[in-house]
Amino acid sequence: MAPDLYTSLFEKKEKKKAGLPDLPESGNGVVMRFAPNPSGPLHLGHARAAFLNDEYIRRYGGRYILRIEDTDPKRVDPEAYDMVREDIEWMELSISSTVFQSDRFSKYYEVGKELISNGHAYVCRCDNEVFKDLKMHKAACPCRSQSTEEALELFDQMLEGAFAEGEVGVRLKTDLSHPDPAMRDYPLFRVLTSTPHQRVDAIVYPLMNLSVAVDDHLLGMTHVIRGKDHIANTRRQEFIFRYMGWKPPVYRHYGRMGIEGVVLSTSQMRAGIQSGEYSGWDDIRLGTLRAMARRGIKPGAVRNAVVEIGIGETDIQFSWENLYAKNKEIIDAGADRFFFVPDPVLVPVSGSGPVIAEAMRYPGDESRGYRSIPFDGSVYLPGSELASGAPFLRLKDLFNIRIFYDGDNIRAEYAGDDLQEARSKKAPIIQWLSKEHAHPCTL
RNA sequence: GCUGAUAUAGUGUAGUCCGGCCAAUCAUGUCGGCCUUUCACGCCGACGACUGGGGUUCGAAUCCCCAUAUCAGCACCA
Repeated sequence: MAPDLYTSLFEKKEKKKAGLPDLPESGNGVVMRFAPNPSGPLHLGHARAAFLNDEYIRRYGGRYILRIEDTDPKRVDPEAYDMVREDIEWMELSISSTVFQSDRFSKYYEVGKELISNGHAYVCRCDNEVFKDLKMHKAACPCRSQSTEEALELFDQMLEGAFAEGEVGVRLKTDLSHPDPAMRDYPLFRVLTSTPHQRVDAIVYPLMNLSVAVDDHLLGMTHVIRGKDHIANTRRQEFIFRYMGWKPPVYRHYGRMGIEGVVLSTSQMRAGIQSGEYSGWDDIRLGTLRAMARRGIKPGAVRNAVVEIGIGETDIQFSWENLYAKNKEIIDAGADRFFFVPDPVLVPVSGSGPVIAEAMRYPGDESRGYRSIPFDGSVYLPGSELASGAPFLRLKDLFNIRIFYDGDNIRAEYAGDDLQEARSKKAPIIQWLSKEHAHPCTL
């Protein structure tokens, strides 16, 4: 008998560790990135990507690169550069360095030329509709058969401005018979002259699949976490990695996230602001981080929420309920208490001169101190309490009162200071406000 | 139309890869209780889910097929 065999039967499964799942190939630290497009302020969707990456960098160590993806001048809002920076500061991300794609066009051109030189890309002058039709039928366009010399010459002409906007593009030769039409000979570069770029003087612009693949390689990304709307792009970018002989990063794609009742689309938000429907980017009906900050949400609450949501591929509709619960964990201990009287009714109280009530700022913790509430002869009481016809009440931190109902006429009279009496009579202890000390508010 | 992905309580989430220890985890929520000169926090308890249908198997949340629903891509956007 071999006792070793016996013990192996009782090996138990690895118990899972709390929080996010481990990433493969993370042993020597990771390099990850947060790559927003500066088209507006950051919103909850951005925060998910930003915090997930941040959490993994904190877990494994490494570098966190902020990459501003401003390769489409039509989608760049000059003010967004600052807004994005502010939002990132608010999130307290552990960013190691920042790069702007608009500073890196020469690198994109270099890789573009190399792809062309190796016969992996060509300059296409077909009409869009014509190309689309050919693509859907798995057919090559005439440009695809051009020689590399010809293609390089055409690319140089593009860079020199020989072509008008919309007239040409550079396409990657992928696989025209690929079952997924989205993979077939997708574009790498375009000519764009109608909208000047804020930060770079260019005629030829890289498209995201080229610029992202180049930068993910050049900046040494080990892992990329992004939304599943990029799944197709990941597969497209893998063609570039393969053609260039680069090792691709480990990819993870999480599902789409919404939060009930708010708009997360930057373009929809912008339209709403322009039409006057929203007061600005921080309108609390929007899902921007600045709007959430106005709601009193702390960045740590958003972080904890998105980490708990994790990197699942399921589309979710998150609820404010859960986010507020996370927020309460953070702010409750630091929040002083005040009295609140819903549906207030002013009731005169006879039998007591002016006194000043002392209420603890944070019940249960005397070190937080007291606040003073002067009683001046009448108090606001909650309408629901009076509607119940309660005859005897304890005004918290003040005294007991007896209530007299005479139709709509309600008055009260002082009925002693004894808390024990109130308790023995099971009198409700209620929050109150004095007339001069109250501030109207809406919840 | 083509391609791909996802489907666990009101909400979010674990378990799915490697079927049995899952009469399904945790949080949030709702309700009740305790604590407390209110509210909250904290503590205790209750409620509440494997999308549907076939199949494989002694056994299916887990594997296979079909259906349904949702999402994404098929842009000279990111």
